[in-house]
Amino acid sequence: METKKDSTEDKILEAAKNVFVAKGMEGARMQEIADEAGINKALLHYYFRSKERLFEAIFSEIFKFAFPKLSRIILSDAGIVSKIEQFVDAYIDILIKHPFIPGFVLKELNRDPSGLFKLVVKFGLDPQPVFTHIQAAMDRGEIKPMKPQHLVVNVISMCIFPFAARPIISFVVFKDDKEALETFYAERADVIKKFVIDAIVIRENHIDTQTT
Amino acid sequence: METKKDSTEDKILEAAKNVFVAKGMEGARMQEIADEAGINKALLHYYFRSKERLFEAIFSEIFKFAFPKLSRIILSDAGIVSKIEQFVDAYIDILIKHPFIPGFVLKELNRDPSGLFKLVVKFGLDPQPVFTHIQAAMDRGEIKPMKPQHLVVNVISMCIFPFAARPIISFVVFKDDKEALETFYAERADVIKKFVIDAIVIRENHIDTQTT
DNA sequence: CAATAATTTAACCATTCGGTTAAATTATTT
DNA sequence: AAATAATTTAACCGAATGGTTAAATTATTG
Repeated sequence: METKKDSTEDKILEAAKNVFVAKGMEGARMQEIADEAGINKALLHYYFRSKERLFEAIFSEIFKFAFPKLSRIILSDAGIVSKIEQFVDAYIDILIKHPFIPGFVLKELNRDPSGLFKLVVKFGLDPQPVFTHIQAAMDRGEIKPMKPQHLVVNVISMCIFPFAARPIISFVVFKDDKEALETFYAERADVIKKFVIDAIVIRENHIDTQTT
Repeated sequence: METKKDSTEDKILEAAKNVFVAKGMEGARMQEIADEAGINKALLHYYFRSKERLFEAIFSEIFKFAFPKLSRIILSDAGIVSKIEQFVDAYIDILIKHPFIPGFVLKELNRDPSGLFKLVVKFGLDPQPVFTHIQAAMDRGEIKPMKPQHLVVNVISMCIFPFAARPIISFVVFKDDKEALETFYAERADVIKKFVIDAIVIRENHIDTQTT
């Protein structure tokens, strides 16, 4: 029974994902992908004509995999606080399951952003509705005033960065104590949610006068 | 009068820094470094025997450049809130002046962390005093309880990530509007400081005017 | 001036890597 | 069984790249 999981094409895609994510487009070797897939280089090119095609397939797949779940949350009609909570939960959940994605994406982003841009356009990703939604909540006095762009960047930063910087965090902060590191990541969602809410929610008995 | 700035060695180091930071260790080409320095490849190897040696020199220089300023702040005896404010100000200031460093460091971190680890050890970087200091402030009831590691990672995430993800932020959030992007980065320090303080400071029930 | 160091030129080597090709072999399908 | 598709083997090509070398040239210095 190897209808899907063990088909050669899927073995290649799986192997390519591992190698690309671990080494990036430039660092990945076609020979290594072939080895990891348990086939040879000729067959690799027999299925995917070039490295670039294979890479695009993987890159797009990774993006496609994470995007819809987050998009649904972002575009829902939940309140802003609830929406942020759902977003953080879903995002961290994805990242814990695929902790190498941030490093991979950032690497490729700084190498050649055009691929990511194409995907962004292709998926019609547009943050404007989010900004508008946040602004409306601010206008209603639910959360403190700040440029929505900063709020969004803050949340995303706290979600992604710890995974992108995983090796150095592991080494410097946790002295390579794996268990402590895993615990840390498992706590991230709750920590970020509380942190953000404490930072932005306006509490009733307190009139806050801030100057920007 | 070209005592320092125009010496061949410095021209090479300057060129190498530009190329390495822009393309990373693997993407950088010795020929390109030589071209950028206005010399030829033979002379490049005449000064720095190998690519690896040149890279280590640059990598170490970049680290050395940012570390002392931040270290002084971290190890000072200022209060925790003031310390965070100073740290964010200094960090963002460095990053605005050298916006490509985060992308470069993360790239190399995910390619081969050993170089960074060596530097961390060499500089004696140890976050334990910071954690202890934060914990003490929590015990005194100045800031809300949370694992110091999370607080530190939150602050650093919000500082670094926007620079590491600069291309995608520019494209998605600001539609490549350079002016808006620069404004955004110029606002980061104040935004982060306020965000963090609002998130962690325990306020006496109402009378409170925070100043920066 | 003479000796030494800095720099250029240009060819070259070894290796790596993406990609191709041709032929043979094995598995699948009709 | 015949035809077709999948897979292997193994050699090869061309380009890029890090690095070397030798010889000549120019600048610096003692």
